Amino acid sequence: MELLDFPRFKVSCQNCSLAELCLPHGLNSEELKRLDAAMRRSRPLHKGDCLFRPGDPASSLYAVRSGSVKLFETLNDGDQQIIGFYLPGEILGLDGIETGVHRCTAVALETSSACAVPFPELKAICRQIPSLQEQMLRLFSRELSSEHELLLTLTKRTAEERVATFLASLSTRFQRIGYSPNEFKLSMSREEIGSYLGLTIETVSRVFSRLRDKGMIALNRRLVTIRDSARLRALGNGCAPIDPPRQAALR
Amino acid sequence: MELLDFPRFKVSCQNCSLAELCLPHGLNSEELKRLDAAMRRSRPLHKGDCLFRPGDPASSLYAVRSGSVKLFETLNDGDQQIIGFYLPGEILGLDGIETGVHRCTAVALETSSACAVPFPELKAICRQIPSLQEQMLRLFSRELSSEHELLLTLTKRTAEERVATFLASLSTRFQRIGYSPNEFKLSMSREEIGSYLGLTIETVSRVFSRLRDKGMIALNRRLVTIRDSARLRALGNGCAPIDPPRQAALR
DNA sequence: CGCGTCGTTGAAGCCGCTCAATAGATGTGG
DNA sequence: CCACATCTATTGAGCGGCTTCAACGACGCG
Repeated sequence: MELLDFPRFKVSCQNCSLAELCLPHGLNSEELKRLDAAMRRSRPLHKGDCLFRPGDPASSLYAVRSGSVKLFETLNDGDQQIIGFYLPGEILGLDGIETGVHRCTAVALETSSACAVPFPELKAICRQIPSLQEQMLRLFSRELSSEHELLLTLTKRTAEERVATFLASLSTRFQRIGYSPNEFKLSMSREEIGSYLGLTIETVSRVFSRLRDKGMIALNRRLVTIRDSARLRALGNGCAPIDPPRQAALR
Repeated sequence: MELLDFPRFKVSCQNCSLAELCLPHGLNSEELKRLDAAMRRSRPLHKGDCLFRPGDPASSLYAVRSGSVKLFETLNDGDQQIIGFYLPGEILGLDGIETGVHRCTAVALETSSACAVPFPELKAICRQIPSLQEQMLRLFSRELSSEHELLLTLTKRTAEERVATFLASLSTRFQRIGYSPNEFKLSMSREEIGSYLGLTIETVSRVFSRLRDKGMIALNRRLVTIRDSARLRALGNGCAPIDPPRQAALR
């Protein structure tokens, strides 16, 4: 694991295909330039490279540009509690703002790249560009919502439902960034999936095999092919939150 | 469950004992007045009254002023997934910003009161008062951190460890707002605790009894007395995150 | 080829769940 | 004021899903 600096490369949000999913969402070209001026791009991250680790000052917000990143806490018994996996266009670094110091570690799961915006600049720009301020709030809110979804998975769902939910989520997110929703390579190990879902590595492996035997997926090591997306999603949504009504419920 | 309006009462953050824990943290008296002008206080909430429910526009940030509030999602099978419990000085309403509509319900667990800041005003003030902007970021970040802590509880800890963690957390939070850390009344039912911790009501009850038999707590219905705080916390921290080092780890 | 890592599969055990009965607290109406 | 219903909490018995422990196979890399 190696720490990286973020020199200014000549890459801009303006020609980034992920811009609409990412921080720049909703900005006009004038505002985009302002954000771009503060943005730093990392040189390529190799597998195992750190974006940040415990004790680092929480100085920047990071956006994954390519590849994937895992976020985890290290426990006193030495092993990792995975908090989340981040794909291109997804944002991390929001935690640790409170104390100013990171508690978590963010590590590239494969060859990846990321963008960083230093908080001082980001805060200053947010004060001047309301739509960026809005987008920041949305991103925070989305992060909270996805953690609520994970809570639900951990408290109410069985091992099979958890893994199904996990695969369905990956499928949706790959599709959003233009990859195939039905065939993708997992960049994380069974152990990392298990940590994330509150299961042991053996259970994850067994459940994968069971989903394969039921014809929902095909497996070749880390390559996953979704054969029956509908059934997979139905399995994961055994206990889903109800959709909020259009208006406040009447009584 | 009944919805409430938030008329302007003559109560201000300036003479609120919770100000330092709450949104106004770090503001000078000039800035405080500005925030106060936007702030609305609710008339007393009775047990079961809603701050918001699914489908309501996510229009305000809420701060609990007295009493306690539970936040939950409603599942398609009808029961609730508790997301969190909020005590005086704690903030809720951050979720739902992304879509503009609440997915969760916030309900008073006992006679309570709350303050509300409409988002449009809040955003405008944040642009003008950097220290309020900072505090908003800190609150968001704190919310994320506490959810990470909950993830850890759900994935790695046993029933006994979960309940111990829960009681220790309540103890700390009661102390922070000037209540006794060693004797408090639970405003939530065993079922609500179970939902929050991913356990059944029977398991929660059994664990309470076991902690009592071990001499760590005393129980009288919902009145909890902590008899051995150190042992209780040690039990909960069986697998805690390591404290981040002062500086970045060297390699 | 040998070694280490990662993933799969099997067997046994345990923790928490399910089902069930009971008691205590609270509220209601006669 | 008491009988009764209802809700919450406690406790027991049995079961099942996931974990633990263990062995083995499949790659990848030196």
